[in-house]
Amino acid sequence: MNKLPTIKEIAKRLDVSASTVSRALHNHPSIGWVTTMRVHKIALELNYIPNQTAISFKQKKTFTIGLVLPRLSEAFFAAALSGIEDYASARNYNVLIGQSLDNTEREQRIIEGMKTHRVDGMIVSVSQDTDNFEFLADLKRLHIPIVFFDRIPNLPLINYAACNLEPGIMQAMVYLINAGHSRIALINGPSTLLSSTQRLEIYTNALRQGSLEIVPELVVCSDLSPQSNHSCMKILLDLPSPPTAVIAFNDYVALDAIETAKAMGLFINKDICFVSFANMPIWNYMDYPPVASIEQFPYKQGEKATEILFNILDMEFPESAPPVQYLLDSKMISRINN
Amino acid sequence: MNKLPTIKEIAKRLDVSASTVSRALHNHPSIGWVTTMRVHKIALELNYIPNQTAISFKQKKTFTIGLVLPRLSEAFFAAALSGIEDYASARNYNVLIGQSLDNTEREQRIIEGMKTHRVDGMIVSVSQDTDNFEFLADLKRLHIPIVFFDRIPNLPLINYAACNLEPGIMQAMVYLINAGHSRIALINGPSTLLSSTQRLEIYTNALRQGSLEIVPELVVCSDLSPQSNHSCMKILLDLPSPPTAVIAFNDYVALDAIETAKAMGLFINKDICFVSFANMPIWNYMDYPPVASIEQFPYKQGEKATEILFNILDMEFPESAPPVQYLLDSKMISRINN
DNA sequence: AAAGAAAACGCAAACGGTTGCGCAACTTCA
DNA sequence: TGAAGTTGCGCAACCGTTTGCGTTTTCTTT
Repeated sequence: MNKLPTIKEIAKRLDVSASTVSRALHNHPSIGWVTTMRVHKIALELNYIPNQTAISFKQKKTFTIGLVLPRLSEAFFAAALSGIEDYASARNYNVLIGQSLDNTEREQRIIEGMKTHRVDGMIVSVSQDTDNFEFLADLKRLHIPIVFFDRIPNLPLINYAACNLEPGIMQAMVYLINAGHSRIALINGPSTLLSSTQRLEIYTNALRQGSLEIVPELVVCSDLSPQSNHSCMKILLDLPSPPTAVIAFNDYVALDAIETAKAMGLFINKDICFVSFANMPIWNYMDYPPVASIEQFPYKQGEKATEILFNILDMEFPESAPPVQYLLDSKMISRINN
Repeated sequence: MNKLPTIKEIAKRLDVSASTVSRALHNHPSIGWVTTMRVHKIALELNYIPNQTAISFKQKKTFTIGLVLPRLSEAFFAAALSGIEDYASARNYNVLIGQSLDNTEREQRIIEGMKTHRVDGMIVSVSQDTDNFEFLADLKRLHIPIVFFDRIPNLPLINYAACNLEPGIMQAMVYLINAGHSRIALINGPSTLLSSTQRLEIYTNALRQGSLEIVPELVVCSDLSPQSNHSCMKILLDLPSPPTAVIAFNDYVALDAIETAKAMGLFINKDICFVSFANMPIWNYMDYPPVASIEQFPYKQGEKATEILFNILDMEFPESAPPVQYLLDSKMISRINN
């Protein structure tokens, strides 16, 4: 069995030292032009493939970033991963991936693995009920910078790229109010999620600004399962005076809610209309889409998070830099063309 | 700056040798019970985090598998990744990911990177027009086993997990023929894809078995862009006698085709009906879904591909094993409940 | 009590590549 | 011609962990 060619092997064949070969392969100026050429030539001939494990070991740098997110089956996260992978690969970095499935223990295990793997940096969208952030201390010890994205923990001094929901929600509320809606419901997510409390707060502010009454019954919380989504919608429709518009936590909630409404004999965009988040592409093909969707630019969020991470990796003294917190403005996308 | 604790550090503190610590940490039987305990104790105290780069380097094993696929924005591949990641993480393996975006050069670069990274194995769904498989030779030299999945190249002696389209398509064709359709069209994908020729072949066979005329005009090829999808459908509908049923290459093609049909005033599932592939979950929410979708079980395909890969990794002499070729039967999922 | 076996641990090399430093050979300039 | 500078390359240590083998100590057995 012929062994893989190493730098030493090349060195032996050319009767030079390993260090010369190493430098030649990197086109180091201290190596003569002729030698450099000769090295490159037989490296090609032998089909030399550098051993990254050796390099990573020596350099204490793996050229790998770790990505942890809840699940890839959600189009939102798949799009974010896309942005992250694009950016990273343009910088010749690899992406190590793990999905937490919104399971804290699983998340811990994944992060643990990435620590021992010595990734150069991490991008994390935390799982729903993560409240233990001790791993941050370890990451600091290992000098592994971390950037949160989308699902960001409520902590100071962290780097993150997230979406500012305010513009989108405000635009949507104004849009609905201008269209004459006065009973606007909110199907919110679990209160453990920061984004849930944000949605509620902005929703309430919008009502206030629109001089509309704040009706507690019009706000319900789903655990985001289809069953829960359906029952939330049913609760709303069973109210003495049901809403004429509904803001859904995300597209999947909206889908279920719309289904429920249709099943109860309502006409979408006539008796009742919907606004949802995430703006998945597929809406374009649907017959009864929400009147508006609040775009959160997952691809861009992912890209931005990666950019922040690489900026940190490029710094000389990353520890002493202030945290970078990037907020991307959400935007309401209206589907009613006029 | 306090250095990270290493095995040597632990050894020093306990006044034993590094080898003892290493063995103790792995609960090697040749180390006494007391020493083993002491080592574990202070490893915990110092919060020792093993350096995987050193381990990988020494053991020539990275506990990482490389995954290359066209794009994650397609639900199909995201689901497959999900299955792969689940399986791999259960075996304490990491997944390194790269999307080729159906770009051959990009694909080559990604594979190149994974080679230098010395992944333990690879799972690949090749990009559309990959016809250069020289990288297989390199992988053999590096002893990196590779399992193809879904998009498999037309080569002998390769491992793969794919979907057998025949059962699904046959069921769909029988279904359509029994429903009285005699002009069944096929919007196929690029002829470079193996799965395109497969679809065509099975489609033709089904027509023959159903004693239906094979009309060349009823088969068109899309490059899978929305524009191409639309124009394909338009060509079909502009025929002197247009089809009453259409088999679409995949769900995205079906979406576009349905849109075109609606735009041209046809009533879906009445004037014309559709069958498509991949069976994306969202169909359940649509008002005019295809009458049937051919499920290809991406999650399961991914899982199976990973299982095959790990079986190879577990073998003592992987080189001498025959290739494993797994075909998962597709299945028609009817959406007309009766 | 001596010899053999077993248990517990240390030594040192090895994995492949990088890099600071040193050294020779050659060039340049006074 | 000799000193100083430049160019091109080699030496050797090092990164953290694993592992074959040797050594020491302790336990058995007769």
